[in-house]
Amino acid sequence: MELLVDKLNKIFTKAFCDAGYDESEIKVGECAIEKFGDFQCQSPLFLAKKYHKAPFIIANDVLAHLPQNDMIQNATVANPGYINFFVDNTFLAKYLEEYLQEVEKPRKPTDKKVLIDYGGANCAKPLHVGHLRSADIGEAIKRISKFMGDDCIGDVHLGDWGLQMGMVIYAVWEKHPDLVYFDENYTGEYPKEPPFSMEELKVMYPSISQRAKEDEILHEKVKQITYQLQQGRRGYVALWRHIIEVSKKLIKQDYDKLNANFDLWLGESDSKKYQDEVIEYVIKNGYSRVSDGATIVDISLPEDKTEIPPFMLLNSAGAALYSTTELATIVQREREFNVDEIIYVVDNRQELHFTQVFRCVKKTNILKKNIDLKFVGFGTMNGPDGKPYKTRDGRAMGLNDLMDMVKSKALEKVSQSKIGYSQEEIENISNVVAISALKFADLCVLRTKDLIFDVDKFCSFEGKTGPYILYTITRANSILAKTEKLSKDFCLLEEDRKLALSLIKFTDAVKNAYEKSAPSYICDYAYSLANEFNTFYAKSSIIYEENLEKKYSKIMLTNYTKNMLKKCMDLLAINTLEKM
RNA sequence: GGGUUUGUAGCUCAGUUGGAUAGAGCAGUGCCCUUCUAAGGCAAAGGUCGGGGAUUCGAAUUCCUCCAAGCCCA
Repeated sequence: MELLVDKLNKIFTKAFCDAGYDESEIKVGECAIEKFGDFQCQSPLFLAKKYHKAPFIIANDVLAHLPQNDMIQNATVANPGYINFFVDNTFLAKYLEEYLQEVEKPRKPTDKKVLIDYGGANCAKPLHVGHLRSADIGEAIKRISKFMGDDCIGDVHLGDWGLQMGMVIYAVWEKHPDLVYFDENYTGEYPKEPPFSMEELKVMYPSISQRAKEDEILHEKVKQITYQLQQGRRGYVALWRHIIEVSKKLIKQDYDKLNANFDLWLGESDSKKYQDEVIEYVIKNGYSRVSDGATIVDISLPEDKTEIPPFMLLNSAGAALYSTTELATIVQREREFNVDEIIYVVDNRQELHFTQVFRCVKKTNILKKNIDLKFVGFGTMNGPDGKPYKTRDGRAMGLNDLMDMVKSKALEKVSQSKIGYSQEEIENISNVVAISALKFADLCVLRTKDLIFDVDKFCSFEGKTGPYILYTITRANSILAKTEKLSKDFCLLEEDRKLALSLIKFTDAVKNAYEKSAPSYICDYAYSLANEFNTFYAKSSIIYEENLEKKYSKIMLTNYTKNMLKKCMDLLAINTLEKM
C-alpha cells in the first residue's frame, strides 16, 4: 500500500517537473501552522537559489501545474513560498480504513537476524535503578525491530564472573564451613540442591560487600576466592553453578515485572570456551604486541584526530580482561546464533570500551562474515546534583524499592476510584498503573541524554505519563462497552479529521524509533494521539449522538484509537487495562 | 591534560536535511462534572534558545571563540 505522503510527494514532484523545475527530491511534510493546511511543501524555498527565482514565484508556478486529483484541496501559496493544502475528507476516510488494515498485517521479514544485548544484571546482586533503562529501552527496541520484520533475539548477558561471586562463596563458607564445596580433597559428586534459598542469597552479597569495604583482610580473601574460582577450583565452580541457577530465578522475577523477556540467559562466563582460541588467534596472526608486559592490539586509525587507547587482550599478569571476554562473546554469537547484527543497549559511559572492541574485531578479521556491531548508549540516571543517583546512605536505589514506592502511590489513587473495585482488582490495577508510570517515564526521554532521577516524576500519573495513556484507553473502552455494533459506512466528520490525521502518523513514529533505535518516538506519538482523542472525547457526545451516521463514525474512530494506543504500548512493552 | 557529551520557560524535557508565531508535561492562575471514567478538557501566563562573533533572504539548528557542567581515558 502506498502511504499518503508518498502519494503526495509523487504528485508534487510531477507538478514541479511540469512547471519546469526538474527535481527528484520534492517532499511534503506536516503543515507548521494548523489553520493554513494539513500538509505543506517547502521545496520552493530550497530551490530559489538554484533557479535564481523568488520562492514565491516558484510556488505559484507549481500551484498552477498541480494536477486535478481527489486528495488535495484548497492549495494556497503563503509567503515566502510555502505551498499549503488540505486533504479531502472523503479521501481521508477511505485512506484511514485501508491504512489501519495495512498496519495490522505482519511485515515482510527482512531476513536480518539481530541479537540485542541488554539487561546486564549481575548475578547475586539486586537490580537497581540503573538497570531500568537497559531493560526498558532494550525490550522496546527488540519489539520495534520485530514489528519491522527483523528476526530478533534478546540476551540478558548476566555479569556472572566477577568479584560478587567470590563474595557469595565466602558468605556460604562463613555460614557452613564444613560443606564439601570447601574440601579441597573431595573428589566425589557435589549435591544437586543449592545449600541456600533464594531469600538467603538475596542478603549474602549486600552484607559481605558492605563488610569488605571496611575490612581489608576480608576483601583480600574474597579476591583470592574469586581468583581460585576463575582458575577452576572444583568445589567453587560447583557452588558457583548453584549461585547462578538461584540468581537467575531471582533476576527473572524482577525482569518479568518490567516485561523484559529475554530469549537467551547467557552470561559473561558462557563465552569462556572461546576465549583461549580468540587470544591465540589474535597473537598468532600478529595483530598484537607486548607493551609494559601487557598484550595489546593497536586500533588507532589514520583518520583519528587523537589516538584511541589500544585494546587490551591480556594484562601484565597474563590474565584475560573484560574486553577479551567481549571479543569472545562476539565470536560465540557468530558461531552459535549466526547473527547479522548485534545491538548493545548499555550505558553511554561504556562507549570507548565498545569502540575498542568493535575496532579490534574489524582489525583482526576474527569474524567470518560482516556483522554489524551497533552501540546504542543511553544516558545515566543522575540524582538532583547531576551525579549518578545514590540514596541517602550512598547506595544505588533498588529497583524493587522504587517499584514499591510507585505502587503504593498507585494503590492510594485506585482506592479512591468512584468505581467500587474489589481488593484483588485494586491490587492488579495499581500494579499495571505503577509499572506503566515507571516505564513510560524512563522511555519518553531521548535515550542518549542523561536524565535527572526524580521520584515524583516516576510517581506522576498526570500529563505525559503512562497512566494517562492507559486512562485514555479505558475511556475509549468504556464507550465501546456501552455501544452496540452499528452497520453504517464510515464517514469522517469535519470536526474529527484531526484525530484521523493523528492516527495515520503511526508509520513515521515507528520508522523513526526503528532507524534511530529510540523508543521515545513511540512515546511521543502515543501521547499526542491520546491527547487528540481526549480533545475529541471532550467535544463530542458519542453514545448519546442521535444522528446514527455520525455516531457510527465516532465509534469507529474511538475503536481505531484504542487499538492504535494498545499497539504503541505493546511496542513499548507496557501492559494496558480495560478498566481503571 | 586529552577525548567526548550537554547547556532551550521556575523544574523535567521536545524541536526533522537551516524556514512562518521556538513546543510539551509538571508547578502556579482562571474556567468546565444534571450526558460516554475530571488520572480529563479549555484558556491565559511564563523565553536575551549559556555569552559573544561569523555565514545566510532566514540560525535553537552550520562554523569560530569564550563560559559552565557531566562522563570516559590518563
